Amino acid sequence: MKSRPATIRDVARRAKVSVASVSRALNGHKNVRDDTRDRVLQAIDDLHYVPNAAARSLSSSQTRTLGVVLPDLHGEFFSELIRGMDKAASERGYLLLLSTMHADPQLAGQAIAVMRGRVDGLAVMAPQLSRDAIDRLMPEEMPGVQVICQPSKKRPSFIIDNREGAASATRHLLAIGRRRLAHIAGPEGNFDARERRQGFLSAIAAAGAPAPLVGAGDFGEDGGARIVRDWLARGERFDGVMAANDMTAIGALEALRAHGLRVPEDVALIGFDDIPLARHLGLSTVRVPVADIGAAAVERLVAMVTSQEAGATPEVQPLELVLRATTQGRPH
Amino acid sequence: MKSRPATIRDVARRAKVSVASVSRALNGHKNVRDDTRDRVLQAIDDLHYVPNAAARSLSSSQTRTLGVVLPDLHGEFFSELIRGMDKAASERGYLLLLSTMHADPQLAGQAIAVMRGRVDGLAVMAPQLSRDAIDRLMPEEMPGVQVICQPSKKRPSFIIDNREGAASATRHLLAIGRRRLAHIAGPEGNFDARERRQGFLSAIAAAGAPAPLVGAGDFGEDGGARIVRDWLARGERFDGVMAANDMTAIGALEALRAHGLRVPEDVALIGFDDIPLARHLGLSTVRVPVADIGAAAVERLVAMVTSQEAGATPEVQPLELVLRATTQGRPH
DNA sequence: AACCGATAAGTAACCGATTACATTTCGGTC
DNA sequence: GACCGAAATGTAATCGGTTACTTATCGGTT
Repeated sequence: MKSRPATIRDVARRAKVSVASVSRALNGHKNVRDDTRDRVLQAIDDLHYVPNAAARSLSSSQTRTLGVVLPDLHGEFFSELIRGMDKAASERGYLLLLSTMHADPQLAGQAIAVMRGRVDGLAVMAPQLSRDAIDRLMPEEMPGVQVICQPSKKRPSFIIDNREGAASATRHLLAIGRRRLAHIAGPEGNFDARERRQGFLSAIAAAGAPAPLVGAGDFGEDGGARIVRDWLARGERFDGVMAANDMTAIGALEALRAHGLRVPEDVALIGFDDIPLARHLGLSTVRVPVADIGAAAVERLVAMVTSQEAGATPEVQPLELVLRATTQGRPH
Repeated sequence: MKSRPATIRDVARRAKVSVASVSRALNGHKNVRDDTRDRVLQAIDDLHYVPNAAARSLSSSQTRTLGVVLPDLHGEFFSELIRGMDKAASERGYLLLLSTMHADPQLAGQAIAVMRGRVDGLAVMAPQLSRDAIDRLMPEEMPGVQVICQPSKKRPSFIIDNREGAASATRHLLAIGRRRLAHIAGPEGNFDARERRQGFLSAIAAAGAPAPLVGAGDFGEDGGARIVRDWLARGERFDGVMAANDMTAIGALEALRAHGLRVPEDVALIGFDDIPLARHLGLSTVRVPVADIGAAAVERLVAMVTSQEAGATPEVQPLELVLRATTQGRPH
C-alpha cells in the first residue's frame, strides 16, 4: 500500500483552498488569514505532506543546497573542514552536496559541472589547480567561494598566510638553537605547499642560517617517513625539521625514532595544520583553524546567494604557533 | 553580460531538431540517427549546455543523489565513513547529500524530511535511536539502508558484531593475565555502546572473573579521562580496562599516565573502532572497517534505487582484534 | 445601505526536463 | 514507383511547485 506522496494539490483539496494559498501559507507570506493558515497546516499534517524539492527548485530556481568540491576526503583536515561548513550551512537552512575531485583538472571540471542546477553556490578547495584553471572551471553565473587555495580575483577566497606561518615555525626552530634545518615540502603542484616552502626558505635567509635540506614529500605520512629515511641513509646532518603539514611531520617523527634519534633532543620537529592527531602526539605545529575557515566560507557563500553581494577580497584567517613536545627540549 | 543558461529548447533550436530528440540524444536512447546526435552534441557544446538537474528530477523523479544522515561529524570515525560512502557513490555516478542529526529525535525527523525529493535513497546512521523510532522516521516509499545501529526488520542494515568484538577484547585482557577488569561504557542511549557493554560482561561471566568496575562514559576523550580519574581518586584497583571506543580509551590512557601508572605494565588498555589515531598511539583495539561499511551500504543502496530490490538481512562486517603496545607487556 | 481601499484567495502560466503518442521519413521489396 | 513495416522525429502533456494577475471578501466610513 505504498501510496504516492501527497502533493500541494492534495493539500489544497483537503484544506478547501487553492494551491496558491497553500504555497503562501507554507512560505510564510503575510497575506494569509490565520484560520486559512491553520486549515492548511492541519491538512499538511494529516497527509504528511512534504514539498517536493525538485519542483520547488525548478520554479523558484533555488535549491537551498550548497556544493562542496574537495580534492579528497582523507584525514582529519577534511573532516574538520566539512564539519565547519556543515555547521554554518545547517544553521542557515542549507544542505551540503559533496563531491570529490581527484587531482585531474579534467575530472575537476566534471565534478563542478554535475553540480549545476543542484546547488545555489559552490565552495571549492583546489590547492592543486592554478588560479586561472579554477576561474575557467567555475560557472560564471553561480556564486562561489574558494577555500585554502590560490586566492581568486573574481571570488572571495578564504585563505591562510602560509608564508608567515611557515616562517614563524622556522624562526621557532632557529630560536631554540637549531641551525641545520631541513624542510619536507608538499606535493609539487600544490599551492599551499609551495607557499610554505617559500616561507621556510625566506626565514632561513633572513636569519642567515646555513643552507637547508629540502625534500619533496606528498602531504602524506609515508612521504614524510621516506624523505627522512633517505636523508639518514645518505648521512645528512640536521637538528630541526619543518614539515609541510602534520601528516608529513608524523611520518618523519616515526622515521626519526625508528632510526634511534630522539625528538626533540637530537632533532626538533614542527608540522603545519594542527590536526587533532598533533595534540595527541605532542607535535609542535602551526594551528590552522580549519573548521572556522569552512564555516566562514559557507557563511559568506550564503550571503552571496541570498543577496547577490559580490566582493573578492581574500579573507585571511590568523594562524597560531602551537608549541608541544617535539620542540620543547634543549639540543644535546 | 551574464546570460541565462541555455535550456534544452535553445539546444533544439540551434540543432534544428525537437526537444525530444535532444533529450533522447542526451540520454543515450538508441533510436536517434548518428548525424542528428552529432548535430545535437555540437549544439550542446556551442551553447555550453548543462541539463537543469531540478527539471530532470521533477520529470523523471530521479535525482542521482543519495542522502546521508549522521549523528554528528566529529572525529575520524565519521570522516572514514563518509570517505567510503563517497567512493562507492561517485563510482556509480551518485552524489552525496549530507545532513547531521543532532541527537534529538525531533530534529532527526527534520533532517530526514528535508531530504524528501532531493535524494533517491537514504543511508542513516542513528545509534541513539531505537529500531522503532527509525522505522517511524524513514519515509516508506524511499529506499533506505541503515549503518551501524540497531538492525531494522524492514531495511538492509550494515552492522558489526559489537558483542563478539567486545568479548574478544575482554578475553584478550584475561588472556594476558589481567583479572580485575574495568569497562568504560558509552552513552546510555547508544545501541552500540549497550551491546559492547553486554559483550564485556558476558566475557567476564564466562571466564568466571571477579565482578568488574563499570563506568558510564560518553564516547569522548574527556568522558574516558573523567571516569578513570574518579576510579583512581576512590582508590579502586584494576589492571585492565576495556573502553567502549577508541576516543574513550585515549582519554583513559592520558588519565592513567597523568596519575603515574604505566600502560600496559600497571594497567592494560584496549579500545574499539581502530581509528587512525589508535595506531599512532599504540592503542590495542578492535578494528571496525568503517570505510568498507560505508562503501557496502552505499553499494547496496544504489542497487535498491536502480532495481527496486528489497531484502532486509543485516550484513555483518567482520571485526578484527588489533594488538598494540597498550596490551603488549607483562603484568608487574 | 452603499461604497471604498486593503487584504485574502483563486486561476493559470511558467520553470525545464522526460516521454507517450502521433506523425514523418527511411530502406527495402515487388 | 508504389507500398510496407520499422526507425526517426515531432508534438504536447506531465511532473509539483511559485507567483503574476484577477477576482472575491473584508472592515470601516459616511
